[in-house]
Amino acid sequence: MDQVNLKKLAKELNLAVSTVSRALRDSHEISPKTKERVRELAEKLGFQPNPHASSLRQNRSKTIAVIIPEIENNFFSQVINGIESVTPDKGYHVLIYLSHEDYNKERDILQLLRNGRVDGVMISVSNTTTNMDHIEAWRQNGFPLVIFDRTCEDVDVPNIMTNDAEMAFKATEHLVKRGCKRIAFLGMAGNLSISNRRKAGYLAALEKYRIAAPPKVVELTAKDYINRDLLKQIFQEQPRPDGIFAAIEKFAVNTYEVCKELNLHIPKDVKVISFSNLQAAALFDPALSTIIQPAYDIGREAANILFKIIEKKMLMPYEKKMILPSQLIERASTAITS
Amino acid sequence: MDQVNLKKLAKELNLAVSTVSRALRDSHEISPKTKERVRELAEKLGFQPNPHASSLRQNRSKTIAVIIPEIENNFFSQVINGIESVTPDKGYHVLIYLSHEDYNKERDILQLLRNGRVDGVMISVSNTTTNMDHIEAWRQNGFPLVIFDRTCEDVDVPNIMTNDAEMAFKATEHLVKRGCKRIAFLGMAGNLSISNRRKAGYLAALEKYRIAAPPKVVELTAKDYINRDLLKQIFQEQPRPDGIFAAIEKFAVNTYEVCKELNLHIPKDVKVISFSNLQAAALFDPALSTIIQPAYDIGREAANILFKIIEKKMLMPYEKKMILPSQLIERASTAITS
DNA sequence: TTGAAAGCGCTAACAC
DNA sequence: GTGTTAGCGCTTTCAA
Repeated sequence: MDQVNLKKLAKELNLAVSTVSRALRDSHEISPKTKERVRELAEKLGFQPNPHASSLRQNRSKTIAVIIPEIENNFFSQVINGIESVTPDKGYHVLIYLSHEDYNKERDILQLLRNGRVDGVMISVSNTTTNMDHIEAWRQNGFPLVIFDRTCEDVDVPNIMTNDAEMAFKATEHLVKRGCKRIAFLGMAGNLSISNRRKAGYLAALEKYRIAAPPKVVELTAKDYINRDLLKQIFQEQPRPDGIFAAIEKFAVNTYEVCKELNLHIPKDVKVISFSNLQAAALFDPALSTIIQPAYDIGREAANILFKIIEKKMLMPYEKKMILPSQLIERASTAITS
Repeated sequence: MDQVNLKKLAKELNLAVSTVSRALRDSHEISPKTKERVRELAEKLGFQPNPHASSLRQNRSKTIAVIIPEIENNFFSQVINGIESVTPDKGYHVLIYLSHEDYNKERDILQLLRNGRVDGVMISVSNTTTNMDHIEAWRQNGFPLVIFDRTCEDVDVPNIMTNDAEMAFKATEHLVKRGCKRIAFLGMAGNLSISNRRKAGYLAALEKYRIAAPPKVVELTAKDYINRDLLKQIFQEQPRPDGIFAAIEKFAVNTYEVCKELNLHIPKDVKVISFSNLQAAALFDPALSTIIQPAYDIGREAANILFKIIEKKMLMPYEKKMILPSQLIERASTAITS
């Protein structure tokens, strides 16, 4: 199968290649008649311009990359959906890369893309990323880049995230008001700014409400998600927590599993609230109280901002650090029991 | 920031561009010494070859496209994960496109890609796709293409799917053996082969077990997922179903919601089983019996087969129609109640 | 073992 | 309003 190209169209129409090119791009210097003829034949032959040739020539790929730690996660799926809500209209294509929570992979992917394959990158960093040099290198090269959700404050790149600290405060406060005296925080190990923000909100709430029990910050890794021994241990200590604030959906799921195993009743023995974008949280036994992040909006806004950067438009101050609020939904897992 | 290119390397090393190119591609006709020198400088300057130039020249993009109906769906996320498990090692990049269950979008995306942007396509068709002309056109052009999950039998393209009919039979049989007398099938409207296979399995089981009540096939659309009136109606008819086999996860979730609303108890009043890849199904109230599809494996195998086609290797007969078995997990939603 | 040169398909600067 | 031409950065003959 031979591709139709400009040359073929030009020959068929007895025109110069450049004329055909201009006609198809609706240049004002081409006569309506010619445009019509060109478009007709292009349509008939199903002509599609070769993207590599134009990318090479124009030094612009019409492609962006999205780098995320994992994809089997409602939050990131929804983000991609949000991104995809703007890309087709812009004539852009979306490449997906997974870092699998591995700093080295993340750095290599970013390195791999430093050659014009994409016009810009959207990234949510892995939880093993402590060093922002790879991001900084991109920024210094003037490559368009935005960070979302798992951001890093100490680098001068647009951030799109949610009000983590505030919602963590509210979640903890919610547990306090439901009578919890010993509230544990389940976060992700690593130096993620997102974990730190959520932890800070948790600690602030404990302090405000003058909770007697010392804060209990538990930082779990991907391994602890599979092997739940560490989590189990927490519930076997005395006194055991009567409230769990999970900063990560997975750990809420784990908490449910462990509680079932240990015959601890939610919400009677322990109340649970979690950051989660799981649609089905309402169907859990018991229904899980959640803080829902505006994942779709985060994706959409992050993409819009990236396009502004690509198009060299000035960013509004609020676009350099955009905070989209989450929503707390109370359900049975934090209900008061008599 | 100026990109480093072959020309710059060549100049710096006092070599011809072609020599540098060959050295970097480890050609046997370049002396070890030269290779070493070239590699050293390339490393030092962080040289990355311009992908558009090589794609243009070699007529090969090192990129594949994945076209799926939606991404906020565990099954498809897992498929992408499976695909990504093979692409980086092959040096390939992955473009994601969403058809949003819209045939026209699907056709346009496929049309858009007929220009060398990608070396191959993996597709799971939308539920509004009844016409396979767009797929057929690709095949006839000799473009590498594989279809997964939502396949179409009537087109000569490699298919990767699960044993839908068999598992639908087993799911229905499972309900029968748990005492259900009036089993309804909830499927997706449209002419999807996958729905048809699952429906066929359902009907076969009813026939085998000589169920007196007539089959009840309910075909729902995306609208019915949002507005659950149609589903509610089914439970308000007399006699109402005492067993639900949902061919789509979403409709199982809807069933739970509607049952809660109507005060119908699962599994006492109605038992429910569903195709679903939701990790959290075990935490539902009650835990949902599921048929889990090997989504990750489907993605990985489909990608492997696509690469064989791209590399013009012969396919084994079983690779032209690969069926990866699903797994039925019994949980409380189909338990016998006394 | 290395170099020179053509050319992939497109766009854009410069004629006319 | 249309044509001619150069060149994007790379790979690949062909020549030396």
